[in-house]
Amino acid sequence: MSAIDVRPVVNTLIQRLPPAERKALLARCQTVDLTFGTILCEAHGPLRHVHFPLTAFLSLVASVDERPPIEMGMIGSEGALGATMLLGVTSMPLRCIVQGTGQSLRLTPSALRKALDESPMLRRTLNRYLYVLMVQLSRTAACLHFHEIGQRLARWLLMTHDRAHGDHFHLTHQFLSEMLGVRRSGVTTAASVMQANGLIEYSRGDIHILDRQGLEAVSCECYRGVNEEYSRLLR
Amino acid sequence: MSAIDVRPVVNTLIQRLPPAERKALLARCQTVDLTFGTILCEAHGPLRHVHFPLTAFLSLVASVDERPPIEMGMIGSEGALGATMLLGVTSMPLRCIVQGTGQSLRLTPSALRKALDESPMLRRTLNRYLYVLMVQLSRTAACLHFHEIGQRLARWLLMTHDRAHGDHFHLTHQFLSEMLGVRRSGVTTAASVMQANGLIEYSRGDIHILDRQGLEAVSCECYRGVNEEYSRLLR
DNA sequence: CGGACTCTGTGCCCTGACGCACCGAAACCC
DNA sequence: GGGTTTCGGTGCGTCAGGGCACAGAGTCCG
Repeated sequence: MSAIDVRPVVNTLIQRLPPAERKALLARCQTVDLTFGTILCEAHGPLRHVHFPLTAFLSLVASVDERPPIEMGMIGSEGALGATMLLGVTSMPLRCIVQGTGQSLRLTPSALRKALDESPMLRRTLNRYLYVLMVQLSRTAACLHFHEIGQRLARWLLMTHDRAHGDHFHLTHQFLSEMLGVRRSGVTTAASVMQANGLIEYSRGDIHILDRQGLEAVSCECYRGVNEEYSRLLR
Repeated sequence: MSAIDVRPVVNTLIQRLPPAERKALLARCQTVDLTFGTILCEAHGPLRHVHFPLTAFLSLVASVDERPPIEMGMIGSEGALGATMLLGVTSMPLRCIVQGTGQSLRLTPSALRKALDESPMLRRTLNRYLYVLMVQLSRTAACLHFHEIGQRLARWLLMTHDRAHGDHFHLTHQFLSEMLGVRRSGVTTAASVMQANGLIEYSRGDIHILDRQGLEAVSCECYRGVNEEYSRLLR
């Protein structure tokens, strides 16, 4: 994060609120720093805080059997963790871990409940976001089953690129392989092809995105599909 | 369906309502016959009716690329189609088709809206059911990716058995292969093993469940996992 | 009764991915 | 500066499943 980064740091969902409701919600929030790897909630476990990520972004992962957790969805400044509270449960069906270090607005479940009581637009927004989350889950399910490593890696990099702030981020092949639910060497092979084609550049965990359009071309339709559904429902 | 079938035909979600609210909801419903293969709604398309299946049951399927649709979830008399209306959208992220011919209680979206206004317990129940649907989607995603045909076929048969009324139903290997997103001959192989082990019996699309416990033993944990989450949240 | 169709069993070849393992290079840490 | 750890490149054998195709048996229908 450079000192001259003047990009406005906001959360899209909060941004949609009319000024008065936005102000009221923000009054209940505190800004916190989240660091990579922190577990924000366990699958089906209690949700201690609701988060509206700013520069941070989160990963929803599922553990089955004894395998390392596999990613089902991502939450960045376009979304929120805790939309399920609209359903009267204070939990998530998936574990949520911090995938990108950065800042986030958080508030307690009870504070969110109060905010929801006061703000119809917040209810409406989180409702729709929850629907988008369902779209993301459905789409990811099909994607995991049908698409090949290369396509899925491209999709994953694009999703991360959208939520990370900058063209550069740090993640090893090992980490990627767990997110995608494949072998580490499978990632190495797919990433080598991308590097050879000038789409990315990496070394010891430092990845640079060189050609976004190129990545979009090799990624599966799932990337575009989920994004389109998001824009359709949340402007 | 035999003439001496005295099993009470009810929908579990409706059954949970206190008598007054239940009566009010039922007054808005009409009983309809659904036949196998009917498309109740397209993915992201308008939801013409809300359904509380009785003896019928439904399948949520996703189409990606040009492939035949693959199944993401099932809705029987334990659930409802249209819980997403709580999110202010009159659509589903997935196509919904009739998987088991039978009866269903249906009402229009606007009738459901009125019913929701009047019945807190209905809101609460559908809220929770929607959460269970998210659990089902997440779990299915991981299952599709990690588990083998045999395990998944067993899971599928069990889910169908729970929702069908009786130990016998009609479905070809071809149909099963599309639901599971695999080759037809892959189903044949897996089903032959089950038949050899006395778990099922089939011939030209007629399948009999012979040994439920045996099926549970060869199925993946996903079957139990989703059911447990359902009981935890909906008694 | 005969032809058309449906359903299942089976075989063949191919490929994407797995499991495992080893090695070299870079980075990190006393 | 030397040992240890981390990271990525590569290779090998194996396997589940895909694509395709054919054939036998049952079913349906004119």
